[in-house]
Amino acid sequence: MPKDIITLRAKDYSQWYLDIVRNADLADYAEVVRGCIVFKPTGYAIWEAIQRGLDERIKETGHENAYFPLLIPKSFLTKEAEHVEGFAPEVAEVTRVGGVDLAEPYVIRPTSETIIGHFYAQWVHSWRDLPLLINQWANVMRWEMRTRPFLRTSEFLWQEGHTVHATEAEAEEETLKILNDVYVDFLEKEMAVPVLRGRKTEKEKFAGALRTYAIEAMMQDGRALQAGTSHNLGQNFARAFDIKFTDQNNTSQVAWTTSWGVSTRLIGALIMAHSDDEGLVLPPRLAPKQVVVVPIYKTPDERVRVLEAVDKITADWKGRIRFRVDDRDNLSPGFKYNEWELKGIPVRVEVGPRDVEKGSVALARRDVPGKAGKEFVPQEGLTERIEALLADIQTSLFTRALAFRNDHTVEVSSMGELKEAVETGFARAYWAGSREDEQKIQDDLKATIRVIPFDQPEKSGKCILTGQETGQQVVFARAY
RNA sequence: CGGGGUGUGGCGCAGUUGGUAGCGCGCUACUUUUGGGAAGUAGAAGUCGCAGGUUCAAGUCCUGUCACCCCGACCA
Repeated sequence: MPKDIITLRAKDYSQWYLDIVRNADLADYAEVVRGCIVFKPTGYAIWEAIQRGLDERIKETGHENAYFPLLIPKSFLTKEAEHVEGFAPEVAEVTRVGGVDLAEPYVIRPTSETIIGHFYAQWVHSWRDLPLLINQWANVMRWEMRTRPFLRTSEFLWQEGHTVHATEAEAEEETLKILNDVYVDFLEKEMAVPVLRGRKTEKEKFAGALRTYAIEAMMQDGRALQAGTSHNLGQNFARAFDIKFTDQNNTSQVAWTTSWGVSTRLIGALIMAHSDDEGLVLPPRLAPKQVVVVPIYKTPDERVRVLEAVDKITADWKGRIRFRVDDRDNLSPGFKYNEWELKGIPVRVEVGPRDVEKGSVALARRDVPGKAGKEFVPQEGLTERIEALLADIQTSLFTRALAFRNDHTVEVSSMGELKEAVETGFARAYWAGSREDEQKIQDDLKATIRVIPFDQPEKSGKCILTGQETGQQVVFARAY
């Protein structure tokens, strides 16, 4: 009989999310530090898997990793007007050291455009120095008013790319390449999370950017989660920090910069996209452990025979399948089944005395919870069968998430329809409104324009608010 | 920043008109168990968030304070 330790999604989605985080042993509240969490080993292992997948792609697209200081002179932040306005409310400052006031306070980085800009100005002199393509893995701090584990914490971990280019076109190409070849590719292939890609409106763009592109994922409550952003900063930061270079004609030019990032929020996306009322569901490609083997025995003699069989079964898994044998003696098999379901291990293999006798195992897939996802299969060919099953789970998680998004996305042509649609999901609408109009809709419906999608309709239509004919569609949703 | 809530063994909670702290889970040992969250027996574990105050006596009443959590507006 299952203990009801996880609140049902349908009952209270937010509480369900918190229950998953806690019960899957991903994180603890830091408690003594407001809005911060402790990444427990299980949660951190997921972050490491995310880092691996992203780092690989970041390097494949020509970038190198570097590291800049955590503290930034406060004056740096004020050099770009929009930027300081955007971040000022949430930056923490270091004003004293050893009981003595500092001449100039430092801020704890909320993002690193400014301090990196400072150094880039020193590094970039010639067109031959460009493009400069650097990524940083770091922690940042934003003192947000409202926090939630992984989705929004005072301190979070992320990668932030910062690049410098000779032309606007190159900067734009970089911005889009990161969005498509790094972020979309990673989320859809590794995390099995389908995303919408597009441009942010003026209201929603990054403080100080020329243009912001973003990917948006749909969570199981129909709300949007901004999963990654890529900014074309134009020449705003280059001007503020004096990043200039001499071109082929010996003329001084202001450079073009970009920045882009994804954070530990992706762990939240992962949880909310796939998990169910039984617990966490991890996509096999990202799961720190893909298979758990549960040996079952009563007598010492059975124990020996079963563990021998387990050794034989898993002999050729090394290097092919990430697995763990759960041979803890003090827990019953039933307890282990539930615990591993809670923790989201994609596949479970059970080996008992009957299996040793019959040359079989029980094979259970996490994406079909409970006994429904379990079948008895021969030990022969098991490795290949599991590999195929892992691939199948990966695909079906993506397909399921995509189908969910499609089912919860509607094209709307009136404000009434929009209001209804954002209750349960995404709404596509023609839009020619102003920034103020957008704010008004946010005030009324709690929904924002998540993205102006890249894929736009052939025909034009009437703006949902103003009635004006426009070729532009946008996607509205409530967001995390 | 607005609204609400909570601080009591590791976790979740109870604690009546004030009388010196209890329950469930977990933990430790042993025994019997183990194919969908096992049971018995015996143990260990709490300056009741903090600081004042009232009182013979405070987890309980009063004042102050701190912290955290949840909901909302703002943000990766």
